[in-house]
Amino acid sequence: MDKDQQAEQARRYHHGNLVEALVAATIDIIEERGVEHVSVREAAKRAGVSPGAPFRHFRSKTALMTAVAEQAMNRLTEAVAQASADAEGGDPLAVFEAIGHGYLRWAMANPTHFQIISSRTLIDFNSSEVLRHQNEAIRQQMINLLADARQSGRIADDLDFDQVLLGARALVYGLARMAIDGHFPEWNVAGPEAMHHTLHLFMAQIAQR
Amino acid sequence: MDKDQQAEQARRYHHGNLVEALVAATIDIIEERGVEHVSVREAAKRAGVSPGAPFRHFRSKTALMTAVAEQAMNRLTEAVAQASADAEGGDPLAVFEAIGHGYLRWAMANPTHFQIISSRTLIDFNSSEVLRHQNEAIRQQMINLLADARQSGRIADDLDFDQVLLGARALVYGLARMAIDGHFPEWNVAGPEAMHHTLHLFMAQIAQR
DNA sequence: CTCCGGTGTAATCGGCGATTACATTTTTGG
DNA sequence: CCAAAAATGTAATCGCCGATTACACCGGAG
Repeated sequence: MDKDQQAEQARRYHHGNLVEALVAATIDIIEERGVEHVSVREAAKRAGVSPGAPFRHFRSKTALMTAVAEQAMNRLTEAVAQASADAEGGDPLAVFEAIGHGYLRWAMANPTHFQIISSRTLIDFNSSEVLRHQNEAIRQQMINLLADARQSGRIADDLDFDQVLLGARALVYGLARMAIDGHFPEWNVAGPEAMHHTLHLFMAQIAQR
Repeated sequence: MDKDQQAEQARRYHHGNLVEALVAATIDIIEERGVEHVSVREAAKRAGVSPGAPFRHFRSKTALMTAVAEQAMNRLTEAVAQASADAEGGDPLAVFEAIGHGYLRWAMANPTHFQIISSRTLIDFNSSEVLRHQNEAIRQQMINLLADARQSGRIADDLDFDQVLLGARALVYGLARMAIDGHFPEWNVAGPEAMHHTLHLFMAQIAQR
């Protein structure tokens, strides 16, 4: 029976999968009360474990947050890969744009994960191989796509490569952060479509005419 | 003598200008140790006052942070007005762009203030008349300038007004946040000039050709 | 079956936001 | 001019937090 299993679970001295449970609990806390209300104690309580237990698995609160960030980065990588795969066969610039749309869709669907990844103060970004490598992989993919687009003459000749890259990145990041930071109400942005239209406008301006 | 005055100051029961001192102390803390390490106690200590004293002037920590945000918003308004005044006489689109550059310059020169203003979780943005009104004033100025530009035929006809507005805003905001969030090292952004070049590129793309 | 490494508990520390009762100073009105 | 009131700061306290330590418990390798 479920009840017996639950009682059994509660009686067990060892949790069994505390690491995952703590990460999940942390996500829940952020979604319910915001990232600033995360506490290791609260996460421990939700995992049904004593306040000190988490420190067997995470050296510090920052280490726990970093684990959450790594889960987030894994999912972002997956989302970007999916968007990229869906656009396969299109020209490089179309795939490039598709990644941007995928990034935005993912950020809107997972605001908590996005928030943790984008901040470099809550977590020690550089101390994590996962975070650095996956982040760099996505960045390189964008660079390669844009380089391909330029080589095949799909980008207007008078545009500087680095500026186009930085512009596209800043636009997508700015849109996502405006949404997460709660700026959309004051800017009368109706829905997610507005973001995608704006990104498409930018890409159309970049393309060779 | 200064020493006597200082001793006199230290001996005084009433601080004299605790509100300002607390706001200044809070800014110092953020600059030294980051926004997440702000504590009312620390601010009180730096102002040379007991831990409970600040609560005579600020109902909560959030209220203190809101006061800091209002100071920041005042300065941003001033910076935008200055940038706008400097570009007076140029066509509306040039003034529009100048505001963007002014916004970026201000954010880079006052990262602490920018960070507080842009977050809507650390402060209760809507509870402050100052924050809402000044923010809306800047927004309206941008809308008006862009409307003027469109009316005088300086914007390409096939572009949607709202998308251009949102795009410009998101680009500037994204650039500022990438800088503050520490994304520039990984994107190999050399200096502040890169941001300004990228913004200028966007504006050039928008302009009627 | 018995160690022993891994895991969770209990107790503790200093710091925090916040509230309260109290002390002191400044202001003000008769 | 001076006492009462308003304003401002202090001290003590509460519950929660991150983090550390000593101890208890479990479960698998020998």
